[in-house]
Amino acid sequence: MIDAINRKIIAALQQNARISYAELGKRVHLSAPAVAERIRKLESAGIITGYRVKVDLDKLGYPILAMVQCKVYRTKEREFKALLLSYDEVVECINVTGEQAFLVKLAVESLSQLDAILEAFIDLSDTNTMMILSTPVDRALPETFFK
Amino acid sequence: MIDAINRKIIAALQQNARISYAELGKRVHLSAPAVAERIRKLESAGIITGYRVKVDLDKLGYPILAMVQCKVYRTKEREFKALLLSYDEVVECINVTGEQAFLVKLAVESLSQLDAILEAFIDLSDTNTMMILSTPVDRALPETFFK
DNA sequence: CCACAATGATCGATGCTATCAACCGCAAGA
DNA sequence: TCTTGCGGTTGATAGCATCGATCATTGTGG
Repeated sequence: MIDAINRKIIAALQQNARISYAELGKRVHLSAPAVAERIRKLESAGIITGYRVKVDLDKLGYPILAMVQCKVYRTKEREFKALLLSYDEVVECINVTGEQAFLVKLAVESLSQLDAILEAFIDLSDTNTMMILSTPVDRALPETFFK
Repeated sequence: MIDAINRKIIAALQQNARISYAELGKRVHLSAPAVAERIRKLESAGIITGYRVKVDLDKLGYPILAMVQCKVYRTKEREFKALLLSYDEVVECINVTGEQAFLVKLAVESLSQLDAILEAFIDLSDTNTMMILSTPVDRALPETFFK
């Protein structure tokens, strides 16, 4: 299923997910229907899970990105998860090993907005806030996949 | 530029970036060329920065995701950045405030592969490795943007 | 060894889609 | 008021997606 051609297809879609099947076909030396069928199978196998637009958060009015490490108090875990979901500014949240820890990425308009959110978190967890300065690498897949 | 219609367009592209202009037009009550023109402008303004396919890393042979917090030794910063870029398994890297710190997300095939990478990092930084158990939230944009 | 699915490709027809040009209406400014 | 520019519509056209028919290849059972 994951042969060299599908790797190339995924690589091309990684670079531009709105590319046409015809164009993809040219790149992998296959007809458009053949590519469409391969992609349909990748989707229904759950390998391709969607297509997303990438946007500039800064230009959309969210100049501040923060990563908050939350060590949730043992008894407050359920409550914490509910709180997380209630905040629209939570852009990403990953659950990691070690002391009920979550890494929460927040996109906010201002530091005061960040502060307000952290206030709410601090009742349920020990927080450690890091401001995100830059994102030197942002891939969806390891490069080895394409080799 | 960022009016209610463009918010809807971005929201729709967020859900499925391969949707047609005609379909987008139906949703925002505009003709296909009008939508195409709006998107063209969003792209050239750098607000829309691309379209990406989303994939299941597990199904592609990378069952292990780790987040490594690296406190880079003051004199080794340049060297560390070079090392990062040399590793294909680095899927994301964010530079955060506090003691030359980086958060590095790694996608690997096995724990031994992870170990090998950490070996290399440890010469240049204090590392704190967290295994990623789940990703309860993974949005590209705060929900407030759509309200 | 030969039939015979099953798979995965191509090709051709058809309806949709993107794209371009021409045109229109409205709002801001001279 | 005139005019200029912006953002929209419409219609034509070329290209694309999609479907069915067909064909080659491969692996399997008689």
